[in-house]
Amino acid sequence: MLFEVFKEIGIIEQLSRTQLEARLPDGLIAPHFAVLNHLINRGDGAIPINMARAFQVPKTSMTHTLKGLAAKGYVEFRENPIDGRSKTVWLTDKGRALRTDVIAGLGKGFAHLLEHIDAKALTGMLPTLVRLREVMDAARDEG
Amino acid sequence: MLFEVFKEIGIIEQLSRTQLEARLPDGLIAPHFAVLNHLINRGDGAIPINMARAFQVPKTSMTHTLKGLAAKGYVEFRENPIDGRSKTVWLTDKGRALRTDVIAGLGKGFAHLLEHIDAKALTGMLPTLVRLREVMDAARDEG
DNA sequence: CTTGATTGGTACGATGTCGCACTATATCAG
DNA sequence: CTGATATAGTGCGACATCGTACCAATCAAG
Repeated sequence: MLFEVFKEIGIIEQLSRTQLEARLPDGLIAPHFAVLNHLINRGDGAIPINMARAFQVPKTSMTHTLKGLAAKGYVEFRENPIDGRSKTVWLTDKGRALRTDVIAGLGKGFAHLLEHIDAKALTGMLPTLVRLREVMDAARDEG
Repeated sequence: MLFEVFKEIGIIEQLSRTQLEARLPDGLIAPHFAVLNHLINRGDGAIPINMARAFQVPKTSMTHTLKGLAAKGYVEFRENPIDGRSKTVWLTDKGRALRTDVIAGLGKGFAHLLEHIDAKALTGMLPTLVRLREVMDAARDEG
């Protein structure tokens, strides 16, 4: 039963990722969008290693993702005046515009979903999902 | 709000995949386990292209996954007496044993979860998750 | 200050995902 | 039966993920 929950979550993740990536330009994929979104939510000037930790990916993966975004002009690097080892990451106007457009596009997809599912049932899951994520996150540290 | 639901689902998928893969031997990863599980649930002798469709992955990816499982002795191929273009895939005893062991190991992880979350809240999400998956699946075909 | 340990970042290699192109077999139209 | 089309599978190349090793900057102990 619990097993089924994770199975469904895995499938939904795959489907939603596919939907998202269909709306992204060029060679951008989900992690690129996640970074743009993170920079909007948490503010510009983030440090790569902190984003790697937030996303729980290796720092090498974050380097690669940021390199892709920078090469296409969606973010830019500036030096970190506090710590010479690290950079800071800043959205460009192009990056902001893309994120806005994609969010708007996803809204249409959501509207379609809500024609077929009760919105309250969906958002009603949110507290349990958050709780589940928190517990799993804690268990990860414990071992 | 809906956006948050997908975000949490994405994180939970990542955490659960990491948990699963920590229990897999050798170079096996989540898709390998998914195949073993599928063969138990749906029965031996499946045809690769059908599994690719079931998992909604390209057939090249399924070829690669099956090659890995076969190389390590968890599945074996036999010819398809009905259709000379395709193979059939069969679990070995080793494959069955691995799947059993991993399921048992995951049970322990679930037990830990249930100490911190209400089981009813978790399984209560299942119908909505299934519905959500079905609607997204249908939307995929429509466009 | 000096020196050893720590930390942020990246190059590189191994492996995974997947689109394209190709082969072999099957199916369908006539 | 024959030729055109469709389908199952795989080799290959492009790109993603991530562990290891390494460099440069920082920090900590004395």
